[in-house]
Amino acid sequence: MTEIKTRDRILDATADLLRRKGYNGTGLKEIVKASEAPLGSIYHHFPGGKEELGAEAIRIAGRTYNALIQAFFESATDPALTTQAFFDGAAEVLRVTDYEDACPIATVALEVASTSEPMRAASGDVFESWITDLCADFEALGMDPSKTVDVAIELLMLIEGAFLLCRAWKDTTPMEIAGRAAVEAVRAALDRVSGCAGSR
Amino acid sequence: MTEIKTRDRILDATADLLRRKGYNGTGLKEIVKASEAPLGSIYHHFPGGKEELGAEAIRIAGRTYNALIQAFFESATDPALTTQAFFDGAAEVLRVTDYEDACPIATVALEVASTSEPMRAASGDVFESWITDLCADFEALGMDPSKTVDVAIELLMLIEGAFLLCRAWKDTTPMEIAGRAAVEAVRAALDRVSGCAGSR
DNA sequence: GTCTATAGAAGGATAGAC
DNA sequence: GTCTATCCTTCTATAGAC
Repeated sequence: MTEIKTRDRILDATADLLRRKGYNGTGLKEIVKASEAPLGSIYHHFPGGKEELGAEAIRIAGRTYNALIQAFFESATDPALTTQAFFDGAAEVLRVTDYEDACPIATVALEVASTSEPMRAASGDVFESWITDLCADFEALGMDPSKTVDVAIELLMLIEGAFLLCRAWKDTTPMEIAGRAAVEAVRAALDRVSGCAGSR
Repeated sequence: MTEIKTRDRILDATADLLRRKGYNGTGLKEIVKASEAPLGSIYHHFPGGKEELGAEAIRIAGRTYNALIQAFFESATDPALTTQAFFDGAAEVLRVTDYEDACPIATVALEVASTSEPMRAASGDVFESWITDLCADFEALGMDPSKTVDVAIELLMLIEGAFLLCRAWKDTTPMEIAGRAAVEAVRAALDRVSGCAGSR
């Protein structure tokens, strides 16, 4: 009973710290302090140590952010307008949080890509789950199923690249450029008639 | 005389380690070992310690990668073809290096964005220098000067987002999608007549 | 299952001989 | 300017009391 709560507190605190300080920048002591749990509990609930805890925290963070994405796209009516709103929202969050609150797993994903196979796999799974759900949304909105994957991936690459540049520059201009490009990509994929809107 | 060589060895080793293991994942002891320099020399040449060394190493790595970008675009004739070749090259390097060799500063940039102002500034300067030089190339290739910045930034966001997904998935599909999108963006900006190639 | 104490290694940084 | 020895902190991980 209390077990589940302690475990969840540890996971939540870890997910939050990983987003803000990355994997190598987050110590177990810090996690222990933030979650108000004893150090021993971490190794009780996550026998694999920091790596196992980190991998699971990434998946938690991934589900949380997926819920945000779905809040925009799941019940959307106008895909282009929704895409614009999503990128506008991301820019607003960056400004409000002084460019701290961006993608919850991007920093960690890059850190562990070549150093921890379980964590790389976890980050890969999270990105894949975002794409899968986005594809379902796009298809429900009338997009040709053969085009959804490419559009969803392009959208994700644009926002991740924008997060990186916006944070490095402390400026949301890249997010605005990314938003316009994403809207164009969504519009182009929705046009039933290829005609002159195509790729020339 | 020997001073310059030691300093450069330290910087080169640091740039290499930062690219592969990130900022928090790279220790000074490791840098000392890789550069075959005594620990004291680091603090002699970089009184600001790890932060000052890291900032300077980022700028070095940025110049090196800029040279690679310019090798493609500086003397290009067909911008779209060159863009395609650049993204194809990035994909090839990822495959050959088992997805280890991507952007030399992206991991560090995300790690330090909210934790070290000097290093954030260094990463921002590097990205800016890439954009500036790319804009000059695009303009020389006949692109409308009012469009170069947006296209260059979109191109950079696409490749950075692609690096992230490719590494997390160990798959170059995202880079191929990014390449197609980048080529489209370059082509669209080069079309003198707006006509039907425009934004619908 | 909770929690404390501590081991053992690695982290950044400094002092001072040469 | 080069290099070594060392300090203090923080890291992950483990042992074992409760």
